[in-house]
Amino acid sequence: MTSLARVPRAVSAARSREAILDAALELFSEQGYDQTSTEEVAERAGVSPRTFFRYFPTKESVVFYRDFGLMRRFEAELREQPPTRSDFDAICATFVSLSLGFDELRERVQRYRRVVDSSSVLLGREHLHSQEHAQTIAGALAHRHGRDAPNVDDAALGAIGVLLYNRAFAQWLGGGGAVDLGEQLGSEFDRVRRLV
Amino acid sequence: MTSLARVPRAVSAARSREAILDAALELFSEQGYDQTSTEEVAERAGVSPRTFFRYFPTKESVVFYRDFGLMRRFEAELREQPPTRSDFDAICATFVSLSLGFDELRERVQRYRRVVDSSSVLLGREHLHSQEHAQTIAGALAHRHGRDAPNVDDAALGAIGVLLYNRAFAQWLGGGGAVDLGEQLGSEFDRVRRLV
DNA sequence: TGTACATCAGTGAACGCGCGTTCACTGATGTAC
DNA sequence: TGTACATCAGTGAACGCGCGTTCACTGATGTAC
Repeated sequence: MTSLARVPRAVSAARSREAILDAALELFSEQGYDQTSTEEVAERAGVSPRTFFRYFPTKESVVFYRDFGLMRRFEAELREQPPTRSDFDAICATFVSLSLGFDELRERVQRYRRVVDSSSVLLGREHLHSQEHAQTIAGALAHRHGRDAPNVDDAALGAIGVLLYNRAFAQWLGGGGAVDLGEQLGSEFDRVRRLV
Repeated sequence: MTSLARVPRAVSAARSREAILDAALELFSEQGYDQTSTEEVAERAGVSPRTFFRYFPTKESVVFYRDFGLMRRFEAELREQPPTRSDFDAICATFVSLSLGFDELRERVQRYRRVVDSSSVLLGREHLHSQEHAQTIAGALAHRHGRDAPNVDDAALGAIGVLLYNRAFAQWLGGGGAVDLGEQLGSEFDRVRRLV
């Protein structure tokens, strides 16, 4: 005669949402996003197929529900950089400080990566996100120089910044925990300095 | 009493395929890829819905059917570059010579761009293509230095090369025909040299 | 503390839509003789 | 040049699958009194 506990509605809802999120990311990363149906996810989460769509408007939205929200702090963090630094160096340093404490998230991010890489729809969405990030950087650089809109140089640096960040990130994820994200960022930016 | 002409099978087939390709790219670029059904395409092409799948295994395959095939010539063209040039400069010069005569294709490529930009599935696929291109460049660089496999520097240069090429390309497409693709490439590569 | 009603989590069933497949057929073109 | 058969472009009809929506309901939790 257990389970006489009165469970608040908000708690039930949160549990279901979490269960769906967990089940989805697990299955997506095991079998691939396209090879997994929402019905399968619901089953593993222990809810009815219909309930999936009660919490998530689309299948895709589960994947991007957790926003690591790195870029929201970009502008503020860039402002901390000494004005003597070049834009390129400042971007690098900003990324480094934004990435502090990321090591704890490695496992989760790794799963997220596998999921996104498993489907071109998701890759496409992520590509759009990357473009937004590039614009965020460009905008922050514009402010850094007292302009109100980014110019072509800012845009180019934004795009390169994102590219290098993604490369460093990938190597960090693939490195079996041996590498530090901050150092990896430094070495990617250095590499470019050396090669161009 | 016309149309008594005996039409060779191969010709009928080619006509249908072309009609579907044309109709598809037209509709996709007007309404967006996701907002256009294969049935609509078939109708505009003047064939039955079923016939679409006779010529194209998937809806997506229509979009990527015409391969402008730029990268197939990359390795050969890079070999023409004097060894005194840095890898970065050599990549730029290679792109410039690969892009000669592209101006005639502007209209067609512009439509292709609109189509791809209209859907995240397509953006995702294109992203995968870009990664292949980056690897092609990396491989070519490795050969340039007598290595049999690309190292990390090669890979980074491949990624940056593709990025800059895409940026130059976008500006060429957006420039209303006023800019030259070769010059645009030069100025993008220069910009990076200056900014890092 | 108890009663009456409102709200909301969870579900079932049925449906629309679009991609892609399968089966079976027609009629024109190709080819062997 | 003509006949007999093989091939293949084109189609119709029906289907499976998965995403997402709509309608209508149950039963537990929340709240006003």
